[in-house]
Amino acid sequence: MTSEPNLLAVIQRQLGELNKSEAKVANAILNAPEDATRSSIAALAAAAGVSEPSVNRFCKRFGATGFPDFKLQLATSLASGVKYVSRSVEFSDDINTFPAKLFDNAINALLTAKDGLPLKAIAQAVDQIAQARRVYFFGLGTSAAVARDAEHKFFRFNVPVFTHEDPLMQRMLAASAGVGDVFFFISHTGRTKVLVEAAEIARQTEATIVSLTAEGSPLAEKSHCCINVQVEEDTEQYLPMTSRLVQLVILDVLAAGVTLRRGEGFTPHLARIKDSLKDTRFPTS
Amino acid sequence: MTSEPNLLAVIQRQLGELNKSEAKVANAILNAPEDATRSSIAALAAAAGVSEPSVNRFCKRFGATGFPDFKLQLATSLASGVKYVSRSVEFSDDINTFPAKLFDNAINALLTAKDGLPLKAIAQAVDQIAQARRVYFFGLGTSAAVARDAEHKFFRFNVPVFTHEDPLMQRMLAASAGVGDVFFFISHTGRTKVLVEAAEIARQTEATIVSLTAEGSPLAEKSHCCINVQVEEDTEQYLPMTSRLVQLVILDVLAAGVTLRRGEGFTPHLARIKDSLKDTRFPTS
DNA sequence: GTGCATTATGTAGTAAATTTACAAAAAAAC
DNA sequence: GTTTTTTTGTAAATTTACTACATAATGCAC
Repeated sequence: MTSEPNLLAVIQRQLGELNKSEAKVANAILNAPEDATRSSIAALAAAAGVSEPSVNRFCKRFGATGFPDFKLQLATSLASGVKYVSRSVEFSDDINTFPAKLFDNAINALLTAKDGLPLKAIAQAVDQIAQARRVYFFGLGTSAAVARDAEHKFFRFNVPVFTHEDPLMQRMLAASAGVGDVFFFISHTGRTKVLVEAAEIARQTEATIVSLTAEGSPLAEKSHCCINVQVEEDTEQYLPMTSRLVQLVILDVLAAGVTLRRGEGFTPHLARIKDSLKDTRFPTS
Repeated sequence: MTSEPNLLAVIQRQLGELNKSEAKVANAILNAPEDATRSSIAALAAAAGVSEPSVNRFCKRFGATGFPDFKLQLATSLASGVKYVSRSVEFSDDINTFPAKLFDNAINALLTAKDGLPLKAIAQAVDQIAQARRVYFFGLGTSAAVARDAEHKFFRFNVPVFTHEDPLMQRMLAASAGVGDVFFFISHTGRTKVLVEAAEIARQTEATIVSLTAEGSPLAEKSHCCINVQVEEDTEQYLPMTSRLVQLVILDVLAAGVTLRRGEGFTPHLARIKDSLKDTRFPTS
């Protein structure tokens, strides 16, 4: 019983794969979702211009047991307050609107990414990292911060992790790579020249190239394993926001994957790392 | 259409003023509110040990037009309140389950945070940053990566931004602060000694202390303006994940706030920064 | 306490809504 | 152009919710 947090987004996304009358129902619901939660099946069927059983079939297609159950899920989804279209911030926005918009966008990006997770690539990447002799996380700009975050996460697994923001260091380290080394490149566009060049250099060694980037990009093509993320970044926004969040969560996923790989016996090790911080904090009152 | 934010609380409150069978219905609903939203009127009547019209009268008493409408309101109320339970990763999880769990947790954290956004503090922080002569972002551990990310965001506003991960640098910079300097401290716990000490030092100057941390923590107490985030981090997880995401989105919110402050005339400046990266990328095919 | 009035609750019937089974129509494949 | 498959609608069956009314319970006066 996975109650979808954003049913409208799911409907929107599947719109293309629906047949004619189901699409009519979908549009009727997307146009007036609030109304749909209060309508009877007859009313909705009339609004969509289809028969009642068509509406019923539509509901079942989206995982509901029937029309009432669907209405319930829809109402729940609407109540959670996430709007399904990404909402750009306008200059007319004030403190009451724009923070919520940004949160909605972030939530939406995660929802979308969750639906299209490249599980195979993720499993591969976990394998590579778990066995690696050394792992280098390379990114530039915003992705450098993501790489830094990855370092903070992965050192916990006794894997020697390295991060460098300097492209020259990245090149040199790539050139000196060998078997067992994993180069993990992070880039939203996958087109940053110096990063792609570093990947190219690393590729000529025995090292493994893993990348977290856009599908079909130059960087993806240089990689043995590419975790491609689908996020349509609002390019008008000037600040990349959502892609970075998705990248971070995917790195969390990879870290969790490695933990699971290490097995239950590994938890004391993680606990010891955590405990090491105890004396750096003021005790909780 | 006053959709009560917390219908269950209203029912609870009026429990004393209800007559016998209505009270039975109330208890049945309070005991299993989720079930109630999925039950038919007959099922709920049976569960409460009363007749169907009693349930119907109960619904009308609480402002609904009938049973279906009541169920809708209840579902809405439940959805906006408790949200979803966070799901911890187990060692028995495989690639098909744990990535989705982590995404769900992340989404949840953002949903929860969105509901409890401290808008006043955010507005204050935007004011401070927008007018600042210099802004220092200080964090340690995972929060250092967040601070680094903040630097990448805020330099775009012509505000001199600085980040330092070295606690000694943080202390010294704090000591040398003056009017117009903003110290922005990032810490999930708000109890990291060296960071709190740096805040204390900065507090003795004319600088403004802003913090993104837990309410009531030692760090929060040293701050002129504290943006407190409510995230219950799964402490068994050993890796802090969700709090960091929320911090990042809040920094996005602050950045957006500063952009809005700068006004429409500022967009060319942002566009110029973006364009400066054009030649570093391979063109889109 | 008894009878009357008022309120509370349940019964039964009715209307409405939803679902199922099946048939007609449309689309796709051969 | 026919057959097969898929899609859609019709009509009947079933479930669900509501209304009107009857009965039971409660409160109050005497």
